[in-house]
Amino acid sequence: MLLERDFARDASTSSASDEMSWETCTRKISSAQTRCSTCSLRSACVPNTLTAQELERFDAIVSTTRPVKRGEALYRAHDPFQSIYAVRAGSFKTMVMHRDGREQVTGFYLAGEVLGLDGVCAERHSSDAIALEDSSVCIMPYSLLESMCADSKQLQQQMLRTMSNEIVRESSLMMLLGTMSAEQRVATFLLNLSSRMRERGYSAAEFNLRMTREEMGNYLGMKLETVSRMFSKLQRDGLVETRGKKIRIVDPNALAAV
Amino acid sequence: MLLERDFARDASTSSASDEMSWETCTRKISSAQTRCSTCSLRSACVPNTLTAQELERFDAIVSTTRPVKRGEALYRAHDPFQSIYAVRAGSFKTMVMHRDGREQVTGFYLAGEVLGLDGVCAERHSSDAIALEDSSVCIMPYSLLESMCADSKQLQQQMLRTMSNEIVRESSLMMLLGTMSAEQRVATFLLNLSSRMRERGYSAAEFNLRMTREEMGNYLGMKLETVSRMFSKLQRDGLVETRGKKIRIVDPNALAAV
DNA sequence: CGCAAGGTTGACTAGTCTCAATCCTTGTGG
DNA sequence: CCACAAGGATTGAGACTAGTCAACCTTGCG
Repeated sequence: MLLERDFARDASTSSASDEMSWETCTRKISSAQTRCSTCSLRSACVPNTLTAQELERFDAIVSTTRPVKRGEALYRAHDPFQSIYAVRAGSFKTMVMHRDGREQVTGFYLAGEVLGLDGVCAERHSSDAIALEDSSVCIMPYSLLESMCADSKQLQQQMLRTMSNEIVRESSLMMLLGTMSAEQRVATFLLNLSSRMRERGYSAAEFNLRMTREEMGNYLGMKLETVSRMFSKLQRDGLVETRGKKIRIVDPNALAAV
Repeated sequence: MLLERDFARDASTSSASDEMSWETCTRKISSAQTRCSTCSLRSACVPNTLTAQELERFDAIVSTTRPVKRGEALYRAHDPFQSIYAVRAGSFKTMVMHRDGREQVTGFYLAGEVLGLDGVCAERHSSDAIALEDSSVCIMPYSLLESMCADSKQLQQQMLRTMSNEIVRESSLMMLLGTMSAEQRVATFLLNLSSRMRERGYSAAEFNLRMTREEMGNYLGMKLETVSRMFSKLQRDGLVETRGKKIRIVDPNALAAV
């Protein structure tokens, strides 16, 4: 069931009484289980080419985690850049804002994905990172990573690849924004999310969207009403079933062919 | 098609007579002046923090240049990734293509700028790089760069920064594609080019566009007719003067305020 | 000189946005 | 436990932006 899954990821949720348990729980996690070597997401964010020795050293670098509550910022544009982050639980959006207030969501990040690399070039972040739900991240202090890269060819390679991957990801988003119709954008977005859910061991066919229609719209370059209409259209055409934030992908092939 | 592409790789292509002079000319450049230490673009593409010794080693890595004629590909999507490139003379566009033929131009690269970083993550390029005019590049074999990075903290830092910078550049393009009107896109594009021309010591107010209206459109997410109309509108409003590929920016402030 | 490629402009159309009303879900406080 | 408030989602009608198709113009080059 979807709900069960949600609870599994995210030991706490919203309501007032759980507040404390969220804090407590996160602390527990971070002290109890902060070793990359035993983390279930390890293959997702640490190079699996590291030697046992390197892994140990890497573990030491990534010694702290940080909880970020829904709607809170992990970092903001212009914040001094100190660390990059791996999503440990929950999810984030990153966004850049224009002076006039228009915002563009530049990415959604799920468990195991790395964010914050935008800060390397100017030693300041150029985007905001906001938690879509109560989440936590592993903190990887950049200066330590940098020095370890000098010693570990594997890690250096991984860093460069991760960055390159972000470049490629952004190019395909540019393609989406520059060339696709609203319907195609939504279809592409859903398929992308779907495959990332599968990679994480969840159902690719049925999952919960963590973002609002407006956030999707800001990501896909359209208004929230248009997102909603496209969902309705895809549902009418029998490609998906939606109910609020729950989504079921009925016909992935047709979705890819939109 | 494939054949053409293959020939494009190879400097000895098409028609006879000026072929030779282009070749000869490039050879001359590449033997005479291929040292980064004396290159006028040095500050643009090499970290100026390298020691004399490191610079010498870097010079040895970047020992070859390659001419690319107008319209030819420096690399194509799916080509095995071997090197990154610094534009030595001329200019390039990079683009990603959808199966149905729609293409999105992901960047224009001027002298001193580095391209090819998209290939690091998958060891294959994910985009095409096409020369907008007869151009030449410095070839930086990635495996050599990578090993030198292990020894030179400065170079490693520069590599990571260059990548991060590309990530940031792409985010602002996403903002442009996702949130701006056609007129704003064109205005933003012109101002961006303008400041890059200034950085290179050219007039920021008056320069030649190296790309067609269609290429601009594919970059800015609109049709070539719309680009043309926006140019006409900006001219009517007295913000720019255009005549074919020549452009003069009359009122940069108004352009920024569009 | 003539052709081909690139650029401009106009008329019409399609797709997305805007504004507004209504519905649904979720969390809160009585 | 229920009622209500508030934020999020859906749907419709009309406006407007950019796309399409087509004609024509300009430029560079063989």
